[in-house]
Amino acid sequence: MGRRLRFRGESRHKVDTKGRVSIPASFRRVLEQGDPEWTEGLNPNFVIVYGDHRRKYLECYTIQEMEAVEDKISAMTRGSRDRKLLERLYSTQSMTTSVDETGRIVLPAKLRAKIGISDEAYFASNVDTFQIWEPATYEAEELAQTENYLDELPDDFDPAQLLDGAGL
Amino acid sequence: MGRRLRFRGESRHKVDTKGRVSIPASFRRVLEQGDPEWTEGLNPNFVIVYGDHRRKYLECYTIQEMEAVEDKISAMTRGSRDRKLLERLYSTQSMTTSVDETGRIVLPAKLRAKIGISDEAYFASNVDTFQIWEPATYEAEELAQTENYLDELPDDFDPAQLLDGAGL
DNA sequence: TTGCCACCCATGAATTCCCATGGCAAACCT
DNA sequence: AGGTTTGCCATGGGAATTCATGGGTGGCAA
Repeated sequence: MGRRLRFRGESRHKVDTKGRVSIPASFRRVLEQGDPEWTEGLNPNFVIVYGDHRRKYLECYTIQEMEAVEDKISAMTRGSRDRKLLERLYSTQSMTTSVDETGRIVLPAKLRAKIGISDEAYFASNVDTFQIWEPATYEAEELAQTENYLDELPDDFDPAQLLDGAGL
Repeated sequence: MGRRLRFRGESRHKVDTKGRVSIPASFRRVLEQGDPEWTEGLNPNFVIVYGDHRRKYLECYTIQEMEAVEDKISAMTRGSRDRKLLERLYSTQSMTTSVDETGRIVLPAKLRAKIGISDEAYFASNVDTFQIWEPATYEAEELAQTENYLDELPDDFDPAQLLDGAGL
């Protein structure tokens, strides 16, 4: 199998009155590659995992990536507590959608309400998935998290060290 | 697999009104070798990691090098603190770009503003990545840093010793 | 019967592509 | 050695394409 394309970057897009948002063009390329059904000229499908009520963002998986997750769940003992939890989070509380001709998707009113999006959506890549946030929530939540964490680390600590397992 | 090319050297280049800058020709050769998609006649792609607000320069990775980083992140536990931090720093706060026919890239206005570049960019090799700085910032920041560390070391200390693990 | 959603058409702005020029340096000739 | 040719390199400007976004219409389902 070939190399896997990865999501990279961040950007903000307008959400119109009908709930439509443009998917960043570079993300579309990854969604295309990650959809086994996709061929030149078609519009890619992908999966939005919205999860339980406490999750404040939408996590988006390529078909391929989602199937990998599903395979893991499939391999777990049917009926186990853990499996049930994951089934709900990743299967029940998710939906398949497809990018339209002009590169947009429709965020159903329900999802918009859930993550509190009004007129703009913030897209953040996460290596093999990407997330959709209400911009203000992202700033508050995610940035603060990072700041706190970085503040705990020594001044001269370069996060690159984490890549090679240099924990605290 | 063959030897891996390395970035070497430094140089300054004009940034034009559209934000275009020439990549030093010798760096291009390395970017080409580091892009699995590249073949003679094509233009290489690469990744710019700009990181959080406190980072004053852009760090540029070959595709190969970047994928190695992403593989490491991908292998970490999804949702862990360390992983989230790295995802933000390396994935969210990064972008893929490609060298054009004439050896240039476009630095988006946002990135130029971030590192305070106006009409010239300073390129500094870093073995397997290279950095882009506003020249003045580089002088001030980076030089001072190195000086400080060197000053801490004994007068007769030759940094070459560090190569063989002679830490402090 | 009122939203909600799938499809169609439209457009300004941003980005990429294409063509053009001056400089510098190594190779070449005489 | 001196001048000349040749080729890559850095830089500029405008055209062409893609991208993000807006609006209308009709079906459909609660």
